[in-house]
Amino acid sequence: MQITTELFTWYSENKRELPWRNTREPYHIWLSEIMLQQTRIEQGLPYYYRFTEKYPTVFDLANAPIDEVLKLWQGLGYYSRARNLHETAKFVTEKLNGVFPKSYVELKKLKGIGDYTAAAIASFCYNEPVAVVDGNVYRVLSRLFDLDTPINSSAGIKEFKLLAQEILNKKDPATHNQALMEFGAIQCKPQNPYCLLCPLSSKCLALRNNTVKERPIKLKKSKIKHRYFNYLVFNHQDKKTLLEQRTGKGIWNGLYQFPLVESNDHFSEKELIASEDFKKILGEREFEITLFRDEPKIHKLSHQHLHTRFWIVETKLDLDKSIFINEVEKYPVPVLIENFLNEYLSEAYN
DNA sequence: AAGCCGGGGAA
DNA sequence: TTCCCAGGCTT
Repeated sequence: MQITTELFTWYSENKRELPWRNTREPYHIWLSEIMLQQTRIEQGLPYYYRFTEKYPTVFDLANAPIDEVLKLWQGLGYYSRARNLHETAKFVTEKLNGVFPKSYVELKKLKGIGDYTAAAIASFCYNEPVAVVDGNVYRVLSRLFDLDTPINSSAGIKEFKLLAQEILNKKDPATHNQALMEFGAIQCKPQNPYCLLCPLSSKCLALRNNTVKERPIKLKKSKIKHRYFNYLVFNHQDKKTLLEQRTGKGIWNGLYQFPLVESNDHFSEKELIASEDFKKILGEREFEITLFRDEPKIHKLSHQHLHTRFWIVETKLDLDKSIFINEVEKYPVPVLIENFLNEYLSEAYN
C-alpha cells in the first residue's frame, strides 16, 4: 500500500512546530527522543527547553553531576531514563570524542536507546531508511490494515515492525517517520479519530470493516499493587531534617526521600513506633510524633498505588547527616515528596 | 514472554 | 475510573 502522497500532504498542512524539528544535530534529537519515551509532547516540552538551555552540548550534560541531572528531570518520571541519559552522554564524550554513532545498529548499542529511538535518530539525523514503531505507528497500521495481532505480544512487535519497514518511504524516511507519528497523534488518535475527513479513509480497512474502535488490540497489563508508606519527617532544633537516597531496582531509584517505614497495611501510631525500622532510625532518642494529615495521601503510579502518611517527628537531639528542611528542595525527589513539602512548609512556617 | 519503571491529561 | 503517551531494561 502506497500512502506517501496523502501522508506527506497531510503532514505539511498539519504538523506542529516543535524545536527538535528544526535541527539534525544528534544531541538534540537524542535528548528529545529520550524525553518523549512514554511521554506526551506537552509534558516533555518544558523539560526539553530547560535541558538544552542548561546543557547546550553533550559535553555540558556529561560534565554535570548526576544529582543535578535528576533534579532537572524531576517530575518527568521513569527516572532510569535520566540516569541512562547521563551515562550515555559520558560515554559519547569520553569514548567517542563527543560524536554520536551514525547508524541504527551502532546507536542501539547505547544505554537507553532501544529499537524505536535508534530508528528515530538514524532516520531523522542521517536519513537511514529504518522505520520507527511507536504507539502512534501501532495504532495507525493496525487500523489501516485492520490487524488484530496484539501490539504488545512478541508476534505483534515483529509483525508491525516488518510492516512499518515495508511501507516506509525509502527516499525520505525522516519525513515519513515523523509524518506517520504526527498523523497518529493528531488525526488517527486513540479516541474519536477524525475518520470523516481522513485523507487515508478510502484505504483504511478498519474503517471499511467498522473495527476502528477496536484497533489496536492490546493485551491487558498486570493489576495494580498497593503499598503503604510511612514517611518520617524529622523536625528538630534549627528546623533540620533527614533525607535518605533510594537505591536498588524499585521505583524512584536514585531519588531522595524522608526516612521510610513501609508496612503491609495501614500503621497506627503505636504500630509504627513499635516497628523495627522506626526503632532503628530513632534509637534511644526522645521524640514527639504527630500525623500530618488525617487521611492517607494516595499517590497513583501506573502500576502501583502508594498509600502514604507523613509523620512529623520532633526531637531535641541532633541527628547525623541532617540538613535544613528548606534545603530539601535542592535534592531530586519524587513528585509525592515535592507536593508534601510544598504543603508542609506553607502551613508550618508561614 | 512477562514484569517493572512515573506522572499527567483526556474522555 | 480507564487508557495511553514519539519505550527500554531486567528477569
